[in-house]
Amino acid sequence: MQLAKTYDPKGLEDRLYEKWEKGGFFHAEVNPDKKPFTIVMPPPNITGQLHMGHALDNTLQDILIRYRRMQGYEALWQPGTDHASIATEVKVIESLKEQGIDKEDLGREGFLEKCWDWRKEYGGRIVKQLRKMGSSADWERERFTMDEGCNEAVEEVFVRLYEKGLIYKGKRIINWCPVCQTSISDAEVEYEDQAGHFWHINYPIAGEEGRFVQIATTRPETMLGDTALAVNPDDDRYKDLVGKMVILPLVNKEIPIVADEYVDMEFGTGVVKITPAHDPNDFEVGKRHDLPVINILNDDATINENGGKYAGMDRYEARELMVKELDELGLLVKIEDHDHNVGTHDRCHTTVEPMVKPQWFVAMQELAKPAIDAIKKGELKFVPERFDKTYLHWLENIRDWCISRQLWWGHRIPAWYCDDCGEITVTKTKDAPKVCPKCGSSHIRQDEDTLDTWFSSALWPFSTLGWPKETPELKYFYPTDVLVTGYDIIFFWVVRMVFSGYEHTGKSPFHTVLIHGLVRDSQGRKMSKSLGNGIDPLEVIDKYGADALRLTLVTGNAPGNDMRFYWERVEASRNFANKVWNASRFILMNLEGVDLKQPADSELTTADKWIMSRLNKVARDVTENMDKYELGIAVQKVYDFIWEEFCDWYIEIVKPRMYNKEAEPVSANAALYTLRSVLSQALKLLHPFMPFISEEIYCNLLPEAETIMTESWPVYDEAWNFEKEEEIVSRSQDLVRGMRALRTDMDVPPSRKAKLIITSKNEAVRSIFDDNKSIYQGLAGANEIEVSQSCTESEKVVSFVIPDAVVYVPLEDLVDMEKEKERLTKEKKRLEGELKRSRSMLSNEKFLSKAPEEKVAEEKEKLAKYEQMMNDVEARLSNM
RNA sequence: GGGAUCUUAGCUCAGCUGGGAGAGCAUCUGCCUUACAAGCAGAGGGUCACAGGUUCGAGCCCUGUAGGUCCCACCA
Repeated sequence: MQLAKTYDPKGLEDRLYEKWEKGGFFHAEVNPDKKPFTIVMPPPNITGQLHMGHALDNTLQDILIRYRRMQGYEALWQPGTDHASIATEVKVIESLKEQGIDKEDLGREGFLEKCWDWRKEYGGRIVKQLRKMGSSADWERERFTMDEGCNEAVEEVFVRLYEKGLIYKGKRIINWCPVCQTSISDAEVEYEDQAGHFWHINYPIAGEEGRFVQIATTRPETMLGDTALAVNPDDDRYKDLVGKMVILPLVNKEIPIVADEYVDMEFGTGVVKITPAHDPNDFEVGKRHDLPVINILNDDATINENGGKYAGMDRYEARELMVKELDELGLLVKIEDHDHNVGTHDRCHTTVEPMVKPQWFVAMQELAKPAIDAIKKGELKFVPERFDKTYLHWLENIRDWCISRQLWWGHRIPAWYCDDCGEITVTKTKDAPKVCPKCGSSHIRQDEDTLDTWFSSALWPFSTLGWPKETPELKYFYPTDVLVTGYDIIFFWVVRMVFSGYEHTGKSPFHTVLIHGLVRDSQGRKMSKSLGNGIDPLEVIDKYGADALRLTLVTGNAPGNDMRFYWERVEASRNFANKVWNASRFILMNLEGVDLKQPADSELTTADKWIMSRLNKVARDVTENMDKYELGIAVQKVYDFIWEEFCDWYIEIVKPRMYNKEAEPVSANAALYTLRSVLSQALKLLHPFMPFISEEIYCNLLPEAETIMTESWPVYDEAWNFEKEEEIVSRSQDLVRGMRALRTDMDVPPSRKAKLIITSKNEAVRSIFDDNKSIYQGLAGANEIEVSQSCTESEKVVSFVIPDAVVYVPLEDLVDMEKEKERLTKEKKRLEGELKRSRSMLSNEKFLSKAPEEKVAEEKEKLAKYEQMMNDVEARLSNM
């Protein structure tokens, strides 16, 4: 098998993905012999294109799923897409506009047909893109929030909640988007600080010529809907005004002055104009004082017929004109600059207008309770934990959820009205009434509105598994295990899934929510279309491969934290892929034509046992971190093991055995076997993170393997710990590093071999160096090694000190005693620092008495080691 | 107004339950050594924002200060 010199993911990734998908390796089935592990994929919008947020989110999920699958779980990653009512409707309207068609021209049925066409054409785009990431989702189970099953679940939930009185229709103040022309929920309102003005306006007091009350407002046009002024009941300035009437300027209508606690005496003038139809607070005040509610706005935020001569004008146009007229009337006192928080629609950033309209709501008070208890009882856990607070705070202050939308694309509200008697019938569409069940009239019509997109997403963890039917899948895979999402989605989705889960299934839909942050650009800015600073994951995949992208997204990333994306990091990931590739190429080349046999225990060398021992511990560490969702730490362990321990040390140590196959076949076989087995195990640890390259190499390495995907995850085994071998290699590494440093300091070229005189007073250490020359001889560039108790030579010799030993290197012409002295003095200084630290700790009575025993013992060992080294250095210096 | 979070090497960030400061990139030096120059070897670089406190011991825990970021909230 010939492998290219550099790793090229192109072609290979698509080929492997196809193999996996065709092989059914992503598919999960109800399997009583296995434990299930389930993740539901946050359904991407059918309007969506893969961005870095998706890339991160799906990489994390895929890592967890692949990990559990290898551990032997029946791992289901349940995918699907979201109909995204408002986003899709806007897109379709836009595309129709280009053809000169208006939504209304088509009518409801015609328009919905266009939406389905659109979904057919573009809905699969994002799903294809997710495949490019290597996502091992069970596409055979792909769902859509508006497929038959999800529709059924939505209607079931709606009817149930209605019958329990938890869904109701009410005329209340809601957030209205004048551009999208629909109501939106509180969660969809995004507050922005905007520079605005504070207009101070005099309202004349009725019947008291020349006497005014001054109010201050940020939205003067809403005057048209004023039905009162309000002051604080304790405000002495205005006590006598309460109960009097003022004349509403421009409208010339009398409205009362009321007293209400809501008014803050300190703020503005202490007098507030009350516009119940267009301000949530005013709405409440209005209710308390029984004030009329006058809506002055049309749905597109132009002034309606209640605005008299301003009718038909845009809200801002009207504002300008009214201010001008107030000024002319001498009623405009002053205009102040004033920054205030303006609610905007998160989708189009239009300023929302609070309006009073009949809408459908979910009563949240009761539903929120179990979702709150979930955290307190430990049935639901956020990773990292700090998001508990975010979640709880939202739930504890929750208000009723406005779920009706004045859109066509979505789940139509299953409510029917009788035009004759006004009866409302709420039932599933399949049971839609033909006549009014109350009066028998046939003049009935279905509610025109659809449901908030998040209403169906809230049911996603169980609707996708068949609910409300008691399917085997639902029984087996539900509740799911982990939900992976960004912190920006907690309110929209996580909260709603949890309370829906408890309400309809009696259980939390998952036990853990793994929260990740945002992927930002290299300057820390949010990636956005308008800034044009987004990096397309597909471009990254095209240039560097999906594995490199995945590795970049998971390294150095802690749960819940934002990360910056820049190309240098992808390059580093790509370099690692290349490293793995080349190490594997080396091993595969050496395996060529070799009949590999499992070596007997006695045939394994110290180095072989060392690397296996290390692998064993790394497997343990990686697993521990995976279980804690510390994926960034887990991958770092794999990375370090493969690059440093396996490539830089083990392969280098065994190279001579590779080059000497004929003369030492047994040793070569053991080395090759170890290389192949350690690499294949390491590839398993790597697989969740870098599925493609690990698969490609694994299958080349072990031709009988069908795929690495279903191979078993490495398990820590006490029997594979070789402490003695670890010590030997560790001492050898000290020696090699010391020698390398000496070569650099003394300008000894690698080509020049040297004699090493390793001296130690410690017999055990001497025998370690004596018995294991093959481990370090080549790497130290030694042609001769002598191990003894001491070295008498002090001229023409340089030396370095390692724990328990001094190594002398006779270098004749290259010896520069001044340089040598300098080196040793530097080493002495370093040791002095260590000794000082260690001695001060050990001379501290309190440390000795209060610190745990093993810490004290550890420190004593260190001290002994440093004292030994110090003695050696000093002896060497005084000998010179 | 409430809450969360951050401040660690030139840059971007790790550092999990307190026990000798790490990585990647960048920098400097030497190497095209038969897996890899997308590489190898070596090196430099940090009073862990600041001030207190708890502790035998603090980057980590507590309090305060300064600066940054984010979320929530009905100041018209």
